[in-house]
Amino acid sequence: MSLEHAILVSLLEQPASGYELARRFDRSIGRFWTATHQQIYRVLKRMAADDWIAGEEVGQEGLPDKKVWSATPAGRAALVTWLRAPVQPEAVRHELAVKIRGAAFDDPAGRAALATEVERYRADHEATLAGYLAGERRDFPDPDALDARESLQHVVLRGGIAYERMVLAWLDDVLATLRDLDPPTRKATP
Amino acid sequence: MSLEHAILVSLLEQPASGYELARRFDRSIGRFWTATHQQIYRVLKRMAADDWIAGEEVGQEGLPDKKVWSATPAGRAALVTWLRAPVQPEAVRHELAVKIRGAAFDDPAGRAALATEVERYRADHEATLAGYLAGERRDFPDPDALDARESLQHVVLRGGIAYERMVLAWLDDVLATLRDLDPPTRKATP
DNA sequence: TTGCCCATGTAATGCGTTACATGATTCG
DNA sequence: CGAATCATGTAACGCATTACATGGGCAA
Repeated sequence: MSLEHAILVSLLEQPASGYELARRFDRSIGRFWTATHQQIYRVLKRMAADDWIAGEEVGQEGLPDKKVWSATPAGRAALVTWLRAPVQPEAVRHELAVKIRGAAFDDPAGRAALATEVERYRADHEATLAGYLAGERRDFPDPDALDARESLQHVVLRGGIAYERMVLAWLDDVLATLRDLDPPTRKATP
Repeated sequence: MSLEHAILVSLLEQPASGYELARRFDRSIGRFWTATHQQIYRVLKRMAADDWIAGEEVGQEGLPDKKVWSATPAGRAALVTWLRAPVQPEAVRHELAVKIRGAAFDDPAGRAALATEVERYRADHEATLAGYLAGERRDFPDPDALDARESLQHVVLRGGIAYERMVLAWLDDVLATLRDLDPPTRKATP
């Protein structure tokens, strides 16, 4: 898997400039594949050299010109070849899990600080979930009347929603576990 | 976040050679942080130079000598500093989601091939879940009688279990969605 | 005797991250 | 007047991946 294929999917869904692609990678596509604008410009150049994409200069009023890229037939063929190759297992990187196991080697004050961080992290994921649900209501108001492309976009979005819900439930579990380790001491309990 | 911290946690839980660390990163720690032996040896060298870990040569009968590494007080201090720093948002990379959205640009035969791949991928995750559940029964037979370290290990494992269950449910959703796109044609239905 | 496990590395390449750079327009 | 948005890049660095290398012991 490489960034190229994610870009091809995005350009097939809708042609875009490098800048617009970067914004998509901050929003919708960024749900399952991240990239910065620096990476995107580098890869676009390579893809154009390989004739996977073609660009067209577009002048704009009151804004800088931009170059709008589209996937070529060769690019689409390259995407299909990749689509039919086996799915690689995911490389997992979950920093919070490392910190939680590491908390065994910190003191109660450190674990309390971690719990605070987990709460902040939880709020982020709650906001992400709210954003997904709002996007779902906006983009898929009638889930029974979707074409193929929309159905596939919707099932991927449902995956994001399921992921965020799972994360929130697990973070509650984590917070309860941290609380049980260092129960709040009560002063002057009669 | 860096590999250093994951290694520190692992060495604090139990000192190990580079080889043994690499195996842990294939098994238990690999659930939430992956690394190859090449990375590990490189990082161990750097950590030893920084005095975060100390190594002791251990001779073995019938096996090559090995160097068993332990975290030093300085290493533990470095870990605690990192534990108390803010958690970075995760960088998401989910190849399968890209392929599913890309399937809109392939034909029914390609989508059928993708469905087959999804089934294989699903079987992998089912095996992973079974492994987690077996590990849970083995390592945490009595979840009410755990010390701090074990409680934290257990809650991380529960996160892995919740993740795998979520993935399996979502993959069923994906398979149903793919089936609905290209319903199997029936010949000679009376 | 072929291949796997233990044990530790080097080297090349490429991808991702961070910092830096430019320049116009629009909004408060 | 300063900040944000649009738009496109270059450069340096470091981490991750892949391939290659070595060498003894052990089991089918």
